Amino acid sequence: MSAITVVLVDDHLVVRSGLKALLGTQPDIEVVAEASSGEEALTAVEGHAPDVVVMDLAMGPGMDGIEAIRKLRERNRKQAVLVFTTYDSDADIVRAVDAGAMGYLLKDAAPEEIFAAVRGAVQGKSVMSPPVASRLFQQLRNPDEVLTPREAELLSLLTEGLSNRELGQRLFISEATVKTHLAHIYAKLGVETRAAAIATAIRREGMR
Amino acid sequence: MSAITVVLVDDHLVVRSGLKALLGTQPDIEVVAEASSGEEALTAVEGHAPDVVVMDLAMGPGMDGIEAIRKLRERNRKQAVLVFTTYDSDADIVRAVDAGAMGYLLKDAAPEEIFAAVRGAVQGKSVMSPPVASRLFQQLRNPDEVLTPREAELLSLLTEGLSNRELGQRLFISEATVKTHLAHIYAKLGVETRAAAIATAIRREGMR
DNA sequence: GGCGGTATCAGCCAAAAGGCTGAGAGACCA
DNA sequence: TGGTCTCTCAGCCTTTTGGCTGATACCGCC
Repeated sequence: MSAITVVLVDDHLVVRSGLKALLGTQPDIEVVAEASSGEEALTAVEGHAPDVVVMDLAMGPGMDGIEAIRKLRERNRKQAVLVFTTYDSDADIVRAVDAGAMGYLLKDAAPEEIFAAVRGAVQGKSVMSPPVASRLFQQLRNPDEVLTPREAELLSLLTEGLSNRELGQRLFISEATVKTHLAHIYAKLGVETRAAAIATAIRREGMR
Repeated sequence: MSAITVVLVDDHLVVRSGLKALLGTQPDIEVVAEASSGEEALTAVEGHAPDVVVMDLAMGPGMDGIEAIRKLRERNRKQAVLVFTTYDSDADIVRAVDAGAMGYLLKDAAPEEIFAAVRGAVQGKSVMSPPVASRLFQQLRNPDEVLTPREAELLSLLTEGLSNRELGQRLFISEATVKTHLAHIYAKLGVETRAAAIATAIRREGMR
Protein backbone atom coordinates (compact mmCIF):
# COMPACT_ATOMS: atom_id res chain seq x y z
CA MET A 1 0.00 0.00 0.00
CA SER A 2 1.29 3.43 -0.89
CA ALA A 3 1.67 6.29 1.56
CA ILE A 4 -1.16 8.58 2.62
CA THR A 5 -0.77 11.84 0.70
CA VAL A 6 -1.32 15.09 2.56
CA VAL A 7 -1.70 18.75 1.62
CA LEU A 8 -0.90 21.31 4.34
CA VAL A 9 -2.78 24.60 4.54
CA ASP A 10 -1.68 27.24 7.02
CA ASP A 11 -0.66 30.85 6.59
CA HIS A 12 2.26 30.46 8.99
CA LEU A 13 5.40 29.03 7.49
CA VAL A 14 6.66 27.79 10.85
CA VAL A 15 3.50 25.80 11.39
CA ARG A 16 3.66 24.19 7.96
CA SER A 17 7.30 23.51 8.52
CA GLY A 18 6.66 21.93 11.90
CA LEU A 19 3.77 19.85 10.66
CA LYS A 20 5.83 18.66 7.74
CA ALA A 21 8.69 17.70 10.05
CA LEU A 22 6.35 15.80 12.33
CA LEU A 23 4.44 14.00 9.60
CA GLY A 24 7.75 13.29 7.85
CA THR A 25 8.73 10.96 10.68
CA GLN A 26 5.92 8.60 9.69
CA PRO A 27 6.78 6.29 6.78
CA ASP A 28 3.15 5.87 5.78
CA ILE A 29 2.43 9.60 5.50
CA GLU A 30 3.71 11.91 2.82
CA VAL A 31 3.26 15.68 2.51
CA VAL A 32 2.86 16.35 -1.20
CA ALA A 33 2.07 20.08 -1.17
CA GLU A 34 1.64 23.15 0.99
CA ALA A 35 -0.58 26.21 0.73
CA SER A 36 -0.69 29.43 2.69
CA SER A 37 -4.19 30.59 1.80
CA GLY A 38 -7.61 29.27 0.94
CA GLU A 39 -7.13 30.08 -2.72
CA GLU A 40 -3.81 28.27 -2.90
CA ALA A 41 -5.37 25.33 -1.09
CA LEU A 42 -7.92 24.88 -3.85
CA THR A 43 -5.35 24.72 -6.61
CA ALA A 44 -3.00 22.56 -4.55
CA VAL A 45 -5.73 20.00 -3.94
CA GLU A 46 -6.73 20.17 -7.58
CA GLY A 47 -3.19 19.46 -8.66
CA HIS A 48 -2.23 16.74 -6.19
CA ALA A 49 -5.51 15.00 -5.34
CA PRO A 50 -4.34 14.16 -1.81
CA ASP A 51 -5.97 11.73 0.60
CA VAL A 52 -6.04 14.27 3.40
CA VAL A 53 -6.02 18.07 3.70
CA VAL A 54 -4.81 19.51 7.01
CA MET A 55 -6.24 23.00 7.23
CA ASP A 56 -5.95 25.97 9.56
CA LEU A 57 -9.08 28.06 9.97
CA ALA A 58 -7.65 31.54 10.53
CA MET A 59 -5.70 32.59 7.49
CA GLY A 60 -5.45 36.33 7.25
CA PRO A 61 -7.35 38.22 4.56
CA GLY A 62 -9.21 36.42 1.82
CA MET A 63 -10.91 33.05 1.97
CA ASP A 64 -10.93 31.54 5.44
CA GLY A 65 -10.60 27.86 6.26
CA ILE A 66 -14.33 27.20 6.55
CA GLU A 67 -14.99 28.65 3.14
CA ALA A 68 -12.11 26.66 1.69
CA ILE A 69 -13.54 23.45 3.11
CA ARG A 70 -16.93 24.24 1.62
CA LYS A 71 -15.41 24.99 -1.77
CA LEU A 72 -13.44 21.76 -1.66
CA ARG A 73 -16.59 19.79 -1.03
CA GLU A 74 -18.45 21.53 -3.82
CA ARG A 75 -15.87 20.25 -6.29
CA ASN A 76 -16.80 16.93 -4.78
CA ARG A 77 -13.45 15.31 -4.56
CA LYS A 78 -12.98 12.48 -2.13
CA GLN A 79 -10.25 13.92 0.08
CA ALA A 80 -10.84 14.21 3.83
CA VAL A 81 -10.32 17.56 5.53
CA LEU A 82 -8.78 17.81 8.99
CA VAL A 83 -9.10 21.14 10.78
CA PHE A 84 -5.93 22.08 12.66
CA THR A 85 -6.34 25.29 14.57
CA THR A 86 -5.48 27.16 17.74
CA TYR A 87 -8.92 27.82 19.17
CA ASP A 88 -11.77 25.55 20.10
CA SER A 89 -14.64 27.99 19.66
CA ASP A 90 -18.16 26.61 19.52
CA ALA A 91 -19.01 28.55 16.41
CA ASP A 92 -15.94 27.39 14.51
CA ILE A 93 -16.44 23.77 15.45
CA VAL A 94 -20.04 23.72 14.35
CA ARG A 95 -19.31 25.61 11.15
CA ALA A 96 -16.34 23.39 10.28
CA VAL A 97 -18.25 20.17 10.86
CA ASP A 98 -21.15 21.62 8.91
CA ALA A 99 -18.83 22.52 6.04
CA GLY A 100 -17.69 18.91 5.93
CA ALA A 101 -14.57 18.61 8.08
CA MET A 102 -13.67 15.04 9.07
CA GLY A 103 -11.77 15.97 12.23
CA TYR A 104 -10.86 18.88 14.44
CA LEU A 105 -7.47 19.13 16.11
CA LEU A 106 -5.97 21.80 18.29
CA LYS A 107 -2.45 23.03 17.71
CA ASP A 108 -1.26 21.83 21.06
CA ALA A 109 -2.20 18.26 20.17
CA ALA A 110 0.38 15.52 20.72
CA PRO A 111 2.08 14.09 17.62
CA GLU A 112 0.38 10.73 18.11
CA GLU A 113 -3.00 12.44 18.06
CA ILE A 114 -2.15 14.10 14.78
CA PHE A 115 -0.90 10.89 13.19
CA ALA A 116 -3.98 9.02 14.37
CA ALA A 117 -6.25 11.71 12.98
CA VAL A 118 -4.61 11.60 9.56
CA ARG A 119 -4.78 7.81 9.40
CA GLY A 120 -8.33 7.81 10.70
CA ALA A 121 -9.47 10.41 8.21
CA VAL A 122 -8.65 8.27 5.17
CA GLN A 123 -10.75 5.48 6.65
CA GLY A 124 -13.67 7.80 7.20
CA LYS A 125 -13.10 7.98 10.92
CA SER A 126 -13.75 11.26 12.65
CA VAL A 127 -11.08 12.26 15.13
CA MET A 128 -11.13 15.30 17.37
CA SER A 129 -9.14 16.64 20.27
CA PRO A 130 -10.71 15.92 23.67
CA PRO A 131 -11.58 19.59 24.37
CA VAL A 132 -13.32 19.81 21.03
CA ALA A 133 -15.26 16.61 21.57
CA SER A 134 -16.40 17.75 24.98
CA ARG A 135 -17.69 21.00 23.52
CA LEU A 136 -19.72 19.17 20.92
CA PHE A 137 -21.06 16.86 23.61
CA GLN A 138 -21.95 19.88 25.72
CA GLN A 139 -23.99 21.28 22.86
CA LEU A 140 -25.86 18.04 22.37
CA ARG A 141 -26.75 17.93 26.05
CA ASN A 142 -27.90 21.53 26.26
CA PRO A 143 -29.76 22.32 23.05
CA ASP A 144 -31.43 25.16 24.97
CA GLU A 145 -28.18 27.06 24.81
CA VAL A 146 -27.85 26.91 21.06
CA LEU A 147 -28.52 30.22 19.37
CA THR A 148 -31.06 30.39 16.56
CA PRO A 149 -29.77 31.65 13.21
CA ARG A 150 -31.32 35.05 13.75
CA GLU A 151 -29.84 35.32 17.21
CA ALA A 152 -26.41 34.36 15.94
CA GLU A 153 -26.71 36.98 13.24
CA LEU A 154 -27.59 39.61 15.79
CA LEU A 155 -24.81 38.53 18.11
CA SER A 156 -22.33 38.81 15.32
CA LEU A 157 -23.36 42.41 14.67
CA LEU A 158 -23.39 43.06 18.40
CA THR A 159 -19.67 42.29 18.53
CA GLU A 160 -19.10 45.20 16.20
CA GLY A 161 -20.29 47.53 18.90
CA LEU A 162 -23.63 48.56 17.40
CA SER A 163 -26.46 50.05 19.48
CA ASN A 164 -29.96 48.61 19.57
CA ARG A 165 -31.12 51.26 17.17
CA GLU A 166 -28.33 50.46 14.72
CA LEU A 167 -28.94 46.74 15.05
CA GLY A 168 -32.58 47.30 14.17
CA GLN A 169 -31.72 49.36 11.13
CA ARG A 170 -29.16 46.86 9.96
CA LEU A 171 -31.55 43.92 10.27
CA PHE A 172 -34.71 45.77 9.20
CA ILE A 173 -36.52 45.05 12.45
CA SER A 174 -37.79 47.28 15.25
CA GLU A 175 -35.78 48.13 18.32
CA ALA A 176 -38.31 46.17 20.35
CA THR A 177 -37.49 43.03 18.43
CA VAL A 178 -33.81 43.66 18.88
CA LYS A 179 -34.35 43.80 22.63
CA THR A 180 -36.29 40.57 22.57
CA HIS A 181 -33.54 38.79 20.70
CA LEU A 182 -30.92 40.23 23.00
CA ALA A 183 -32.76 39.02 26.08
CA HIS A 184 -32.78 35.49 24.63
CA ILE A 185 -29.12 35.71 23.70
CA TYR A 186 -28.16 36.85 27.19
CA ALA A 187 -30.07 33.96 28.71
CA LYS A 188 -28.41 31.43 26.42
CA LEU A 189 -24.93 32.81 26.97
CA GLY A 190 -25.50 33.09 30.69
CA VAL A 191 -24.74 36.81 30.88
CA GLU A 192 -26.68 39.88 31.91
CA THR A 193 -25.24 42.76 29.94
CA ARG A 194 -24.33 43.37 26.35
CA ALA A 195 -20.75 44.01 27.37
CA ALA A 196 -20.47 40.52 28.82
CA ALA A 197 -22.24 39.09 25.80
CA ILE A 198 -19.69 40.67 23.48
CA ALA A 199 -16.80 39.44 25.59
CA THR A 200 -18.26 35.93 25.65
CA ALA A 201 -19.06 35.96 21.96
CA ILE A 202 -15.63 37.06 20.84
CA ARG A 203 -13.75 34.79 23.21
CA ARG A 204 -15.91 31.70 23.41
CA GLU A 205 -17.80 31.78 20.16
CA GLY A 206 -14.77 32.91 18.28
CA MET A 207 -16.63 35.77 16.67
CA ARG A 208 -13.74 37.88 15.63
CA MET B 1 33.43 31.44 16.42
CA SER B 2 30.95 28.97 17.88
CA ALA B 3 27.30 28.83 16.94
CA ILE B 4 24.62 31.08 18.40
CA THR B 5 22.72 29.07 21.00
CA VAL B 6 18.94 29.37 21.12
CA VAL B 7 16.19 28.29 23.50
CA LEU B 8 12.69 27.95 22.02
CA VAL B 9 9.61 28.75 24.10
CA ASP B 10 6.16 28.02 22.68
CA ASP B 11 3.28 25.94 23.96
CA HIS B 12 2.63 24.46 20.53
CA LEU B 13 4.77 21.53 19.59
CA VAL B 14 4.30 22.12 15.88
CA VAL B 15 5.59 25.66 16.18
CA ARG B 16 8.67 24.59 18.14
CA SER B 17 9.20 21.83 15.67
CA GLY B 18 8.90 24.18 12.71
CA LEU B 19 11.15 26.78 14.23
CA LYS B 20 13.73 24.16 15.03
CA ALA B 21 13.62 22.84 11.48
CA LEU B 22 14.03 26.34 10.07
CA LEU B 23 16.82 27.42 12.40
CA GLY B 24 18.49 24.04 11.88
CA THR B 25 19.20 24.95 8.27
CA GLN B 26 21.57 27.68 9.45
CA PRO B 27 25.05 26.45 10.40
CA ASP B 28 25.70 29.33 12.78
CA ILE B 29 22.53 28.80 14.83
CA GLU B 30 21.90 25.94 17.23
CA VAL B 31 18.74 25.18 19.18
CA VAL B 32 19.92 23.86 22.54
CA ALA B 33 16.62 23.51 24.38
CA GLU B 34 12.85 23.87 24.12
CA ALA B 35 10.20 24.85 26.63
CA SER B 36 6.41 24.80 26.44
CA SER B 37 5.63 27.19 29.29
CA GLY B 38 7.00 30.21 31.11
CA GLU B 39 8.07 28.10 34.04
CA GLU B 40 9.95 25.66 31.83
CA ALA B 41 11.54 28.56 30.01
CA LEU B 42 13.12 29.84 33.20
CA THR B 43 14.75 26.53 34.05
CA ALA B 44 15.78 25.90 30.44
CA VAL B 45 17.55 29.25 30.26
CA GLU B 46 19.11 28.63 33.67
CA GLY B 47 20.47 25.31 32.51
CA HIS B 48 21.68 26.21 29.03
CA ALA B 49 22.60 29.91 29.26
CA PRO B 50 21.68 30.52 25.60
CA ASP B 51 22.54 33.61 23.58
CA VAL B 52 18.96 34.06 22.43
CA VAL B 53 15.50 33.09 23.69
CA VAL B 54 12.74 32.93 21.11
CA MET B 55 9.49 33.28 23.01
CA ASP B 56 5.78 33.10 22.26
CA LEU B 57 3.55 35.40 24.28
CA ALA B 58 0.34 33.40 24.55
CA MET B 59 1.03 30.19 26.38
CA GLY B 60 -2.10 28.83 27.95
CA PRO B 61 -2.58 28.91 31.71
CA GLY B 62 0.20 29.96 34.02
CA MET B 63 2.96 32.43 33.39
CA ASP B 64 2.60 34.25 30.08
CA GLY B 65 5.43 35.34 27.83
CA ILE B 66 5.62 38.91 29.13
CA GLU B 67 5.97 37.72 32.68
CA ALA B 68 8.60 35.19 31.64
CA ILE B 69 10.62 37.92 29.93
CA ARG B 70 10.44 40.05 33.05
CA LYS B 71 11.52 37.17 35.25
CA LEU B 72 14.41 36.41 32.94
CA ARG B 73 15.63 39.98 33.18
CA GLU B 74 15.36 39.97 36.95
CA ARG B 75 17.80 37.10 37.13
CA ASN B 76 19.96 39.43 35.08
CA ARG B 77 21.44 37.07 32.60
CA LYS B 78 22.76 38.43 29.35
CA GLN B 79 20.60 36.51 26.88
CA ALA B 80 18.50 38.45 24.37
CA VAL B 81 14.79 37.72 24.14
CA LEU B 82 12.98 37.69 20.80
CA VAL B 83 9.20 37.71 20.89
CA PHE B 84 7.66 35.42 18.28
CA THR B 85 3.91 35.61 18.27
CA THR B 86 0.78 35.59 16.12
CA TYR B 87 -0.69 38.98 16.91
CA ASP B 88 0.68 42.46 16.63
CA SER B 89 -1.45 44.09 19.30
CA ASP B 90 -0.44 47.51 20.55
CA ALA B 91 -0.73 46.48 24.14
CA ASP B 92 1.45 43.40 23.74
CA ILE B 93 4.14 45.22 21.82
CA VAL B 94 4.45 47.96 24.40
CA ARG B 95 4.39 45.53 27.28
CA ALA B 96 6.96 43.24 25.66
CA VAL B 97 9.37 46.03 24.87
CA ASP B 98 8.84 47.38 28.36
CA ALA B 99 9.62 43.97 29.82
CA GLY B 100 12.90 43.96 27.93
CA ALA B 101 12.32 42.16 24.63
CA MET B 102 15.03 42.75 22.01
CA GLY B 103 12.83 42.06 19.00
CA TYR B 104 9.28 41.34 17.99
CA LEU B 105 8.47 38.95 15.15
CA LEU B 106 5.17 37.74 13.78
CA LYS B 107 4.60 34.09 13.04
CA ASP B 108 4.10 34.73 9.37
CA ALA B 109 7.58 36.21 9.09
CA ALA B 110 9.84 34.96 6.31
CA PRO B 111 12.69 32.62 7.33
CA GLU B 112 15.29 35.26 6.44
CA GLU B 113 13.62 37.70 8.78
CA ILE B 114 13.80 35.21 11.60
CA PHE B 115 17.46 34.39 10.96
CA ALA B 116 18.35 38.06 10.78
CA ALA B 117 16.54 38.76 14.02
CA VAL B 118 18.40 35.99 15.86
CA ARG B 119 21.76 37.14 14.57
CA GLY B 120 20.95 40.77 15.25
CA ALA B 121 19.79 40.05 18.78
CA VAL B 122 23.16 38.73 19.91
CA GLN B 123 24.75 41.94 18.66
CA GLY B 124 22.29 44.04 20.57
CA LYS B 125 20.35 44.98 17.47
CA SER B 126 16.60 45.30 17.74
CA VAL B 127 14.70 43.65 14.91
CA MET B 128 10.97 43.70 14.38
CA SER B 129 8.50 42.72 11.69
CA PRO B 130 7.37 45.62 9.50
CA PRO B 131 3.78 45.62 10.83
CA VAL B 132 5.10 45.79 14.37
CA ALA B 133 7.50 48.59 13.57
CA SER B 134 4.77 50.59 11.89
CA ARG B 135 2.57 50.24 14.96
CA LEU B 136 5.30 51.53 17.22
CA PHE B 137 5.91 54.38 14.80
CA GLN B 138 2.21 55.13 14.81
CA GLN B 139 2.27 55.37 18.56
CA LEU B 140 5.19 57.76 18.52
CA ARG B 141 3.40 60.01 16.08
CA ASN B 142 0.12 59.99 17.97
CA PRO B 143 0.98 59.94 21.66
CA ASP B 144 -2.52 61.28 22.30
CA GLU B 145 -3.91 57.88 21.47
CA VAL B 146 -1.76 55.94 23.87
CA LEU B 147 -3.62 54.68 26.90
CA THR B 148 -2.20 55.46 30.32
CA PRO B 149 -1.41 52.45 32.52
CA ARG B 150 -4.54 53.00 34.56
CA GLU B 151 -6.67 53.28 31.46
CA ALA B 152 -5.18 50.11 30.03
CA GLU B 153 -5.90 48.34 33.29
CA LEU B 154 -9.50 49.51 33.23
CA LEU B 155 -9.91 48.55 29.58
CA SER B 156 -8.63 45.10 30.33
CA LEU B 157 -11.27 44.62 33.01
CA LEU B 158 -13.87 46.16 30.73
CA THR B 159 -13.34 43.33 28.26
CA GLU B 160 -14.51 40.93 30.92
CA GLY B 161 -17.91 42.51 30.78
CA LEU B 162 -17.93 44.30 34.13
CA SER B 163 -20.29 47.18 34.93
CA ASN B 164 -19.09 50.59 36.07
CA ARG B 165 -19.96 49.70 39.64
CA GLU B 166 -17.97 46.47 39.44
CA LEU B 167 -15.05 48.21 37.81
CA GLY B 168 -15.00 50.71 40.66
CA GLN B 169 -15.07 47.99 43.27
CA ARG B 170 -12.36 46.02 41.52
CA LEU B 171 -10.05 49.03 41.24
CA PHE B 172 -10.98 50.66 44.56
CA ILE B 173 -12.15 53.87 42.92
CA SER B 174 -15.53 55.58 42.70
CA GLU B 175 -17.97 55.07 39.87
CA ALA B 176 -17.39 58.69 38.89
CA THR B 177 -13.73 58.01 38.33
CA VAL B 178 -14.55 54.95 36.31
CA LYS B 179 -16.72 57.07 34.06
CA THR B 180 -13.95 59.62 33.65
CA HIS B 181 -11.46 56.94 32.63
CA LEU B 182 -13.97 55.40 30.27
CA ALA B 183 -14.61 58.72 28.56
CA HIS B 184 -10.87 59.11 27.97
CA ILE B 185 -10.57 55.54 26.71
CA TYR B 186 -13.45 56.02 24.29
CA ALA B 187 -11.83 59.16 22.93
CA LYS B 188 -8.47 57.46 22.46
CA LEU B 189 -9.95 54.38 20.83
CA GLY B 190 -12.23 56.47 18.67
CA VAL B 191 -15.45 54.86 19.84
CA GLU B 192 -18.57 56.06 21.60
CA THR B 193 -19.91 53.12 23.54
CA ARG B 194 -18.50 50.52 25.84
CA ALA B 195 -19.61 47.83 23.46
CA ALA B 196 -17.49 49.26 20.69
CA ALA B 197 -14.61 49.76 23.10
CA ILE B 198 -14.71 46.10 24.07
CA ALA B 199 -14.85 45.03 20.45
CA THR B 200 -11.93 47.27 19.58
CA ALA B 201 -9.92 46.24 22.60
CA ILE B 202 -10.30 42.54 22.03
CA ARG B 203 -9.68 42.71 18.32
CA ARG B 204 -7.15 45.48 17.93
CA GLU B 205 -5.48 45.55 21.30
CA GLY B 206 -5.46 41.78 21.50
CA MET B 207 -6.84 41.84 25.00
CA ARG B 208 -8.06 38.35 25.40
C1' DG C 1 -55.93 20.88 13.81
C1' DG C 2 -53.16 21.87 17.53
C1' DC C 3 -48.41 22.48 19.46
C1' DG C 4 -43.69 24.11 19.81
C1' DG C 5 -40.24 26.96 17.97
C1' DT C 6 -39.04 31.18 15.76
C1' DA C 7 -39.52 35.93 14.58
C1' DT C 8 -41.87 39.94 15.00
C1' DC C 9 -43.71 44.04 17.83
C1' DA C 10 -45.57 47.25 22.00
C1' DG C 11 -45.55 49.57 26.38
C1' DC C 12 -43.89 50.44 30.91
C1' DC C 13 -40.52 51.02 34.28
C1' DA C 14 -35.97 50.91 36.66
C1' DA C 15 -31.16 50.79 36.13
C1' DA C 16 -27.05 51.72 33.69
C1' DA C 17 -24.38 54.31 30.73
C1' DG C 18 -22.82 58.51 28.55
C1' DG C 19 -21.95 63.83 27.92
C1' DC C 20 -20.67 67.81 30.22
C1' DT C 21 -18.40 70.94 33.41
C1' DG C 22 -15.52 71.70 37.09
C1' DA C 23 -12.00 70.65 40.48
C1' DG C 24 -8.35 68.95 43.86
C1' DA C 25 -3.97 66.13 44.77
C1' DG C 26 0.36 64.25 43.56
C1' DA C 27 4.20 63.43 40.21
C1' DC C 28 7.37 64.96 37.08
C1' DC C 29 9.95 68.13 34.62
C1' DA C 30 11.75 72.36 32.58
C1' DT D 1 7.98 77.62 40.65
C1' DG D 2 4.81 76.94 37.27
C1' DG D 3 3.04 73.87 33.63
C1' DT D 4 1.59 69.28 32.26
C1' DC D 5 0.02 64.69 33.08
C1' DT D 6 -2.39 61.43 35.65
C1' DC D 7 -5.65 59.96 38.82
C1' DT D 8 -9.20 61.04 41.58
C1' DC D 9 -14.19 62.72 42.50
C1' DA D 10 -19.02 65.28 42.10
C1' DG D 11 -23.39 66.78 40.07
C1' DC D 12 -26.71 67.10 36.38
C1' DC D 13 -29.01 65.75 32.56
C1' DT D 14 -30.16 62.75 28.42
C1' DT D 15 -29.97 58.49 26.17
C1' DT D 16 -29.55 53.67 26.24
C1' DT D 17 -30.18 49.41 28.06
C1' DG D 18 -32.47 45.68 30.48
C1' DG D 19 -36.62 43.29 32.77
C1' DC D 20 -41.25 42.20 32.34
C1' DT D 21 -45.62 41.03 30.40
C1' DG D 22 -48.27 40.10 26.62
C1' DA D 23 -49.43 39.65 21.72
C1' DT D 24 -49.54 38.24 16.54
C1' DA D 25 -47.90 35.49 12.67
C1' DC D 26 -45.57 31.85 10.24
C1' DC D 27 -43.80 27.20 9.86
C1' DG D 28 -43.05 22.40 10.44
C1' DC D 29 -44.59 18.34 12.53
C1' DC D 30 -47.28 14.68 14.78
